[in-house]
Amino acid sequence: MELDERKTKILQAVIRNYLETGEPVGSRTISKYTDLNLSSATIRNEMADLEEMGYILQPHTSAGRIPSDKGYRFYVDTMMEAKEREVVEMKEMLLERQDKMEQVLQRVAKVLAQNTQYATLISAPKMTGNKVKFVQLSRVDEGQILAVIVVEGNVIKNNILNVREELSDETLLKLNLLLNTNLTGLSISEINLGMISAMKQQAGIHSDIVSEVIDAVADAIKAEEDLEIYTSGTNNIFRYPELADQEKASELINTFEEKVQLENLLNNDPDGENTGIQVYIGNESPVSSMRDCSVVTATYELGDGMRGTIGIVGPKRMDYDKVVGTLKTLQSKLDEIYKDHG
Amino acid sequence: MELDERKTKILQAVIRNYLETGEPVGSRTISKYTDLNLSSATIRNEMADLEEMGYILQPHTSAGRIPSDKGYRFYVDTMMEAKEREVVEMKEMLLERQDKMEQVLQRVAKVLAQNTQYATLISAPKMTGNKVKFVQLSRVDEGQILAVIVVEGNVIKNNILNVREELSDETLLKLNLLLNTNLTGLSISEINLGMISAMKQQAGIHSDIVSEVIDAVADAIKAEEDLEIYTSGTNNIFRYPELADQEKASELINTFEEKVQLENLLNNDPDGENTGIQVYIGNESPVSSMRDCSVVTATYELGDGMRGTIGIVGPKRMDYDKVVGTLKTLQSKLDEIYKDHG
DNA sequence: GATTAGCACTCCACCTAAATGAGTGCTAAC
DNA sequence: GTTAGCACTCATTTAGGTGGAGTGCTAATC
Repeated sequence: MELDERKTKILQAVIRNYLETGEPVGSRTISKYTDLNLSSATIRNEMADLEEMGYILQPHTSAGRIPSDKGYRFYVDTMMEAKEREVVEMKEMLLERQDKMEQVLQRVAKVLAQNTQYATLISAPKMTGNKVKFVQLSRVDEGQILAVIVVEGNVIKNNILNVREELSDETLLKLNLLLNTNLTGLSISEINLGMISAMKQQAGIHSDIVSEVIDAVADAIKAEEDLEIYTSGTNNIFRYPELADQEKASELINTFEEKVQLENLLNNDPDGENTGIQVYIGNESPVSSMRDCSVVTATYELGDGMRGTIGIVGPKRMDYDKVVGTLKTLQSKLDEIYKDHG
Repeated sequence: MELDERKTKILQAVIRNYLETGEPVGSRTISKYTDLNLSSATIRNEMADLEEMGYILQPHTSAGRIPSDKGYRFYVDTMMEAKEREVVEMKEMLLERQDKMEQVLQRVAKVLAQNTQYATLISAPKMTGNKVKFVQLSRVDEGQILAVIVVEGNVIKNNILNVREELSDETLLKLNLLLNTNLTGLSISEINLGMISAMKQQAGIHSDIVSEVIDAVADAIKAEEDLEIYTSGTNNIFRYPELADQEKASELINTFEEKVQLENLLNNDPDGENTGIQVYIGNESPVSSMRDCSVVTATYELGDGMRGTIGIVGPKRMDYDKVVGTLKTLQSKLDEIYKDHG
């Protein structure tokens, strides 16, 4: 069967209406509220076809139709194209300059949640590709060395190292030199075991303590930025009856709290394609607790290599247009902000 | 009317039973499951008295009784005294050494939530009373200075300062000396405007840039550690039907996510008294969304002056004994851990 | 006087039946 | 191809009915 123009229009009307009301939509409604000038009976015939083709379905006999995942997918893929949306006024909030990445991200998540009325999540940009800019060891106390590592993009890592033996000022100076010469300019992924053992060898004489320190520094650099995902607006799920029942809500909220599963969502981008915006409908999402949700994710980029992902989780009948629009705006805003004071 | 021993026993029985079942408890149940050997009729009379006195109440005529807030309060105050509880096995998890405060706290919250099946929150220890141990400025890039401040307890703060003019190595060295001499050993609260202007005066010649840097460092030190509250197990509220209905759940989850209100809970301790453990029943809590909950908080201390608060939020019929016991254990564990490698 | 058995009463929780109504599929007419 | 009409379906709502848990009161008993 062919999905002709009239069918398309009817499908569109069904989905639009369902997005608004969340209720199954019947033939009469469509007949009245479209400019097709068709009777409900005709619509019924068409709807029967659409159902057969898998775009819509009936929750039960004698109920109206609701879009199937396939229907949503069609809607998202074709009907939503290239509609540039109004620029959302989140600039001021974001532009209040904040130095800590963590706070910026948390705020973005929050603003986004308030703006869209959906649950949001955002992952901190991965710095794997980024280069070490500066390394420094300082003695802060007896037996305690502070290691500070600054990476491009001004991401700072610290670590307090406990050393058994005391290090002389001289040794410390040498170590600093050694670390900087060897590490500066390298991307974190380039710092591997071979490098480290080479450095240990160079350190030579001071062997023990030094290698201990180097190990610790290497650890600090490599230490996985454990699941830096920020979420907000989780309680928005209660706005949508289809997600708000106890079991689903509990599961979802747990997912958002645990964050582990969210990683799959955010690191799933087949990079670049489609301006980095992805839509997962229902079971398309890799997270099982979101089987009744839709998820829209967008990749953002700060300078080179620093990329993270923003996600919006809502009911399947989410306002795809608005969400995609908002995410696009946000992408460019983030870009601007970090270009201004990277 | 007097709250004699028999009434006390009956009240206790009513509360115990209700804690277990969550259902109103009737006279017959009490008559059967206590060693009082009284008929249900007698119990009924006593219960009528207890109701008149305000310790219990009926959800509706011809339902059993449930404890009132006053009843819970009585229970918590008197019946729960000095019961030392089994030591909970969270040691191993906690003892997996983690350097970042943030991670330790998040993990404590999580373990606690899993252990108790309630929602938990924990505030990072305030370091206001703590002394500056080490300050260092380093140049990481042109026009960018990294300021690292280490405070007692090895809490580290960094800040990247953007300076307009270039600082010479020499100036930087001098500044470091100046900052360290002036700031080391001072508690953060002692660093005030007067101090800062005095330092600026000392810096003298380099005036402009230097004072800019000093201001930034002062800012970094003072910068409020915005609401460092970690939460876990919020979805546990779905375990308790009396909290799980949509409106309440949504409100609660929002409170946990927003965190602002939680501060009132955690900073409410009339210090020291009662080993730092506080119980808020229903409306006793300063957070309105918790009117149907009970909250137990415990203050913990790491070394001197560093104190934070742990809280557990559950239904009014929470297992007060267990919660208080667990919190006590945790208090001492945290103490141990930070004594070992503070 | 305290305790208890008994009984009438209350009211929630649960069930069932009927009414409602939105929506469908089919058929016959246009 | 389109439409009006009608019988049919089925979730939802409403109303009535029943059972049971629990109470309060009273009168009998210890």
